[in-house]
Amino acid sequence: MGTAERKAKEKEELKARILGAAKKLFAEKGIEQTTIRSIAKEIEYSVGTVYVYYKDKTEILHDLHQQGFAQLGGEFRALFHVSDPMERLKALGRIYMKFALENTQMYDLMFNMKAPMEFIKANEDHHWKEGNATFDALRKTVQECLDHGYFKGHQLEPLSFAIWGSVHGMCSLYIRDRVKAATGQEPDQLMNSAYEDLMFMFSRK
Amino acid sequence: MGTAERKAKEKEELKARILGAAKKLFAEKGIEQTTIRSIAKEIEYSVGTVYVYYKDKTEILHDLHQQGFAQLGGEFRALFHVSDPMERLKALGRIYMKFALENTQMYDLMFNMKAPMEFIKANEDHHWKEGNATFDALRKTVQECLDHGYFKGHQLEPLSFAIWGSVHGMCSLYIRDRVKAATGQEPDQLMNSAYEDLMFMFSRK
DNA sequence: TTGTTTTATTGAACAACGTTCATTATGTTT
DNA sequence: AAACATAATGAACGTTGTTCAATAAAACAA
Repeated sequence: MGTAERKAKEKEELKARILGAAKKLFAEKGIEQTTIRSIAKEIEYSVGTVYVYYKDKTEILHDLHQQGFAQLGGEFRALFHVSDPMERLKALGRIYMKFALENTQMYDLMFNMKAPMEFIKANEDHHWKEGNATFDALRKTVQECLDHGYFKGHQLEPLSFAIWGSVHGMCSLYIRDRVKAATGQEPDQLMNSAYEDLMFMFSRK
Repeated sequence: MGTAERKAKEKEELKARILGAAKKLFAEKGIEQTTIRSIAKEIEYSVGTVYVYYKDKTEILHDLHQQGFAQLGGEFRALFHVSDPMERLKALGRIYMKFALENTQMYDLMFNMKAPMEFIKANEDHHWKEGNATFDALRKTVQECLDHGYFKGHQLEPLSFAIWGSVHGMCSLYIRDRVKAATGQEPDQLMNSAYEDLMFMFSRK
């Protein structure tokens, strides 16, 4: 029957509106200021309604973190037309860093905050498919680099993780306000120079 | 007069007890469970008393983060008897990582959480002396490495930051539960292998 | 010792948070 | 039109960090 379908669609729509409001507030004010009440106010519904569509806040944050991975994943996929693996690796890192610096709150949610992982632990089968897919893109590229004679003597898995960790670390220190505070340098400039330094070392045959 | 001195000492003592209780709860239960009320309960004082000695929670967390840096700084200083700079660099990284994995909550506070930096911004002159001192130990060692012909063509400042970021990134991903979730590997083992991989690349002349 | 003043401690009360759930409103079906 | 099902509500609960008038304790002065 048609009513059931329409209702299902309406429910989907409202859920999407909730998520949209959360995303907006999240990007604008950060997670601290993104309360359930503020989300409800944004879409002009009551607090209770939010809880009809989302069982708790971690589920909202998990959905949000998925959107972030959808975006980053898309940008990653677009880079697979770069055939030279080392060039692609550098490009992947650049895009990753750009994403982090331009979407600090979202990056923080994806790679630093505990909420999404807690949701996965509690509701899904401990399997972080978004993280896996993204890491796969890196791993695949690193494997091709190995095949082309780069990273001689290194093993795929730890090497890939080390590369991920390296870029993530700089982004993380940036987002969590440690860069300027510790180095005294202009952060954005330092980030770029440091990234070049890293990639230079990585790309030595 | 003697009473004033004694009183000052007693105040110091109680403040230290508050911090000690905070440290204990913090290490045991994590920051989420370390509430002002739980600290007050631990030392058998009322909530109000805590606020006589600490103006707010960020100040407690800042003092705690200082203790962490005192410990890490001490371990760093002990490594300066290693004369070979590259050996020392490797040792510094190892100790840093060991500290992170063995004191996850404290490391998180020192390098990830916002509270200590917010306190510094609001109360001190924007100068993160703990971070500066620690970064200096790294920078000094990196400079000696440069003097010994390592890292040819790199600049001290961005290079040092890149190295810090690399190790921090792996620790951070570990602490924030992304390692196993994304790689599917046994985390501790992966951390060690990845660290070796990094240091191998760093130490190439 | 007694009265006065200063200092230390208290815990009820506040605002804001995530969350719940009986109640109300709306829409659908018979 | 009545009966039923679904959706939306917002007051209320338990916790959080934080404040502050009231109380207790200690120090000082006579």
